[in-house]
Amino acid sequence: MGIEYPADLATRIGFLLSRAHLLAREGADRVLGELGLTAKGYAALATVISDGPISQRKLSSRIRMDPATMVDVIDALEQSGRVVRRRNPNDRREYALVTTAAGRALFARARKALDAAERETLRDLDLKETEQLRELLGRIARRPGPLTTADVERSLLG
Amino acid sequence: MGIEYPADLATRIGFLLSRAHLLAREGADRVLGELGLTAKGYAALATVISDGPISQRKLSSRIRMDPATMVDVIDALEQSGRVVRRRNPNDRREYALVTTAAGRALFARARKALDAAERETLRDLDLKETEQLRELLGRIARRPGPLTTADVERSLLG
DNA sequence: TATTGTTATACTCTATAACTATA
DNA sequence: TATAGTTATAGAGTATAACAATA
Repeated sequence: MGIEYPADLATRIGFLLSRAHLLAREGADRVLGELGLTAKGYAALATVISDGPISQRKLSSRIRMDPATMVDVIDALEQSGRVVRRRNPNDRREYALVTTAAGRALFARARKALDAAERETLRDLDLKETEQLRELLGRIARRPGPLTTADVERSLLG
Repeated sequence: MGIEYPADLATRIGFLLSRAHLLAREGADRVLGELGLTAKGYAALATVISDGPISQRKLSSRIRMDPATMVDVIDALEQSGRVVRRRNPNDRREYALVTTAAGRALFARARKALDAAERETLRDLDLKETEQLRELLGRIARRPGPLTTADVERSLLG
């Protein structure tokens, strides 16, 4: 039957989101770490692939990450040869971030690994329930919220 | 329609959990802060009320909080007169944490405030969908996982 | 004068391990 | 010798603000 939480917490969606997020994050960190990626690096890489060429500023805004934090994330992706910092010739203040073939190959593997980790996290849900959860969470997540992530880092649990 | 995320992230449950958790946490911090409570303090208070008298060790295990972290949480609840540290006469190493009338009164108010914040977070879901989400998250959250919260504190987003 | 990206700094939060008192 | 609780410390992660280059 698994863990029994105190009654108020066991039915409180904020608490349940915190715990579910913890479990999902644990699995994601494990498989991404084996590929030399962080969760932030994965999110940035995914976005450069789908939206690039893109500036760091736009990338930060797109996935709600602080621009100062993004610097280190892109540093790591660049130093491992997965992303290249070109300059935008039309506005030389900006970068035009693009991926490399190695970056795209790594992303393909990371995506499959994350898919598997996600299936493991959701192993008690059947396919229909998984899609229901994805749809319900998506509706919440699309609501406007704070730009950055400082507040997430303190778990609701806590 | 709200925020548009890059395709891979928009359908990735780990990412959506991170964002939904952020929004829920933002609302919870706001209303709890007005009552002089933290999320951790709320969780501890709820558990002392439902399970007390209880030792700090058991309380930590029950809600998956590090015992060293729990010290400060109980300190705050005790100094504001919401919880009392009695000694367990059968094992004087342990405390027997109990609530005060003021603690229970505050908890009742905090619970209502959290309920309202949660309704706001879930305002795009109808009642049936809310219960579906609660059930699905509960099934994930009840799975055994890490004892403590270090890994949650780094958001999946990141 | 405003904006992109960078850097340095300070802050918050956590786990770890050593310590005490009790068992 | 082991356990409950405490304390101090170090580590990870973030935002803030000042800075350089460009517009």
